[in-house]
Amino acid sequence: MTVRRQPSTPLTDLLATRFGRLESLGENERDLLRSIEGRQKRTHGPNERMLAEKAELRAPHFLLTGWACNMRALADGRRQIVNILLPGDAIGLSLRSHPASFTTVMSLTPVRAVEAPEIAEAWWDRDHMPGLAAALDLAAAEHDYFMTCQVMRLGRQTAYERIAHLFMELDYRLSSRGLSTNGSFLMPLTQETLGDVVGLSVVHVNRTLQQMRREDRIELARGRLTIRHPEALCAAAEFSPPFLSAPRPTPTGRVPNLSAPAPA
Amino acid sequence: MTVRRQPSTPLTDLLATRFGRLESLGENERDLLRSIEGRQKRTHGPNERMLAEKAELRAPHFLLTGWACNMRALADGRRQIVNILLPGDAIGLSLRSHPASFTTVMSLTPVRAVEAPEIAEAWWDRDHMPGLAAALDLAAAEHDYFMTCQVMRLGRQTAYERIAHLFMELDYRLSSRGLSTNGSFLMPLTQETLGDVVGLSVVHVNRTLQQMRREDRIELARGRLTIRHPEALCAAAEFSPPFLSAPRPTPTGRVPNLSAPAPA
DNA sequence: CGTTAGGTTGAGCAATATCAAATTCGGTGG
DNA sequence: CCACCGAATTTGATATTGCTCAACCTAACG
Repeated sequence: MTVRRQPSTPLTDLLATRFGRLESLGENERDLLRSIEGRQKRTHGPNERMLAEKAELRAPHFLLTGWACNMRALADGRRQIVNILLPGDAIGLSLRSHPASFTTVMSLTPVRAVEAPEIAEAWWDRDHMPGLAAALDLAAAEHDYFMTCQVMRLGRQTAYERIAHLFMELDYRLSSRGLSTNGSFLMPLTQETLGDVVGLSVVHVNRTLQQMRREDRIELARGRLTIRHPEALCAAAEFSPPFLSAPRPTPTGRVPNLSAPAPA
Repeated sequence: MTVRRQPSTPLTDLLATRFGRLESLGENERDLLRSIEGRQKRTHGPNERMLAEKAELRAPHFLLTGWACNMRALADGRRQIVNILLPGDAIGLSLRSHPASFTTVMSLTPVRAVEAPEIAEAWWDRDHMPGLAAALDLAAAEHDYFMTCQVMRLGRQTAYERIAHLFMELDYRLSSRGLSTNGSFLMPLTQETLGDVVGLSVVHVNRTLQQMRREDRIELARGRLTIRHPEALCAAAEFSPPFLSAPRPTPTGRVPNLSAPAPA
């Protein structure tokens, strides 16, 4: 067996790179993250149902490694992936006050996750956990933003634009977690799965990818995607990153600094 | 001029019918709603931009009468309506901690709205406003649910299914506000606008509507939609209402009762 | 009554789906 | 190292859905 390991980025690293320097976190917040991280992991094989639609989720989870998704199926087998879950994403966090999931959560690759009930608590208890709460706000805003992108893609964009836009989104999201460098990252989705994300048939996904390759926009092989010409793809898809501004002061007046990316 | 008035449902009525009996609201919460209601209204003509993309929204608003939408446009003029805002819906509430709007908010009919900064406050201050906070949770959950529906529609459903599903959604949402009775309600959207919601061309929307009329599934004329055969449309579109369960206890332990619809 | 926005119709076309059959690739066991 | 297997990708041919364009119609409204 080769030495290729899953980049086992620990939770704190993941969140740190994602939300900027975590220096602004209080000692109690760091402790909380460390204790979550030390916890028993939950593992799943690929294409395994992690949570059924309408099922209750006891507590939110964090995805540590692997990709998963929220999806929904129609009776005749058509499926739509609503959004993709990447390492560092929370599962079922939006269900703040609403325990039943609106979608099926499904792993797309082997997956490791941890249960983190305290995270939901922290979101409520802004006063005790201002840094974490702000980070969660930011994550929720980003999620919102990409949901509207998903709607735009599916409703009004062509096959080429949809895929280009999705690739830019993935690059953006993975970059902020240290999982993409120079527009190159591990992209474990099959073309079939890709089709279920962007609402296209496998065959058409395949042909569109080939066009992108012919035009030298991307390189995609062996589960690795390299974006050769991000400007072109951005322009074609009219992609722009979410303009996430600094978090507002919390009611307590504290303004945690989480939005700036860590200086290199 | 005929006597047909806009049903000028006051805010409290609207929220009451929407979230169930508001009896469980505290006196301070009712006072708050009343004071919001007494406030200066903001009016817009149809097809007016109420809030630009990336613009900052000072405070959330409530839509009192008329329809509006969140939308996004591409450079070449294609537009996608992300979701429809109905009377009783909040505008920019999801921007809890994030002031910049991800979409353009646009009126679709003449519109009346009120600014309600205290609503955002109430959502933070769960302890002082448990009933309102729970209602907002519920509204947010419903919004999430219908966003996933929108993605499903656009990604994997046929024209007929998309429109059927949308009509059932509208009926559901309007019913809970007392604005639809027996599957009949004022539906002020033009076919063009409808197309921008479900990602279809005007022409195709037109033909699909005609098919629905031929099959006697709907009646649609003069801005009024009547669903003649809800079971058929539900089945065709695989529509099901959001399974909104009772709100979880807040951290304070109080469990406001807002989820049950008011007994008739 | 004229104007205009919205709705309707027909004809042709483009994008994407479907079906069916290769072909390649990453393992895996011999 | 080789042969083989199943999953994923690729290809070609054809079908379908929904789009575009252009004209025409209708109703509401001043």
